[in-house]
Amino acid sequence: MPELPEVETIRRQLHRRLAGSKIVEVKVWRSGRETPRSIRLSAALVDRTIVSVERRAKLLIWKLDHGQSLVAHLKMTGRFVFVSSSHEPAKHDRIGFSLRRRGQNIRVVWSDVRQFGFIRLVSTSTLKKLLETYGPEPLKISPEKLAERLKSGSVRKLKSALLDQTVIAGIGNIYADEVCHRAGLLPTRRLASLSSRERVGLARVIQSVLRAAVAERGTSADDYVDAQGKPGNFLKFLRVYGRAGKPCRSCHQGIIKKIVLGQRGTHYCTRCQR
DNA sequence: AAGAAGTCCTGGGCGC
DNA sequence: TGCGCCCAGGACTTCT
Repeated sequence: MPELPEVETIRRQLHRRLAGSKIVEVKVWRSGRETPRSIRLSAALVDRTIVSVERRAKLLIWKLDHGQSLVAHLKMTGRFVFVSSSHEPAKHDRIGFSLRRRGQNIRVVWSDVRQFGFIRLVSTSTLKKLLETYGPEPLKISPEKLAERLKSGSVRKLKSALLDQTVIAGIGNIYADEVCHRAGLLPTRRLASLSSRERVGLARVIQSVLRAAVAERGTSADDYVDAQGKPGNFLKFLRVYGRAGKPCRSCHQGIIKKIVLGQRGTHYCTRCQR
């Protein structure tokens, strides 16, 4: 499932090829509950130039030259993939973008199997409001500031706080489990029970895990692929997620346990997480 | 007011 | 081979 590292990977690939390109044609093959209709989208996008492709939290933002932006959330199965000019829409392909830059034709397809994702056109002010609802970018603040975000006198569970996008933006189910494991903390720990030392350690782990995952172009645990259609390499570095019943990769003695926490599959080592 | 549970959706894996 | 069932989950909404 695309989280910060996966979305950042796609952002880089999209930005590299799309910045400065002009939208030539937009075809909506399949509209849906979260996919805009053809007419409105074409009218707003054709002949516009993409200034940049940015990321905030798990959102991808195509900044356009007239001030509007195309904002997409991949949720579970959303994808932006580069395709050849002869590409025929597959079953779950929803929108095809044809662009042109320096005499070259570029085609990008938006597809989404489970239709949880969304893609919408927003004004500058709407975008600003939307982005204000998110907590800070974990890789853009100091570990100390990050640790402060996890300071709370509440009985809230650690994993629930990590998944809360208003606390910290960009962490999803996989990295929440991986972070807890590397920090040696049980996902069920109450925030109030964390010492300041544990919080700073946790903040450093959040940053190192996310940085390492970005460097490996994300994790393909389910069906994530980047904009080149390639899986991410971080799967082989996972220590707990999807490893229920297997031995812990850190202590080699504990067995990874899976529980449900906040309706999410949650994995941890009973031996090295406390 | 926090936290639990329901909601959207489809493909894949399972048992029979 | 195929049917029915259950599971995966981001984030919003609704209930307790």
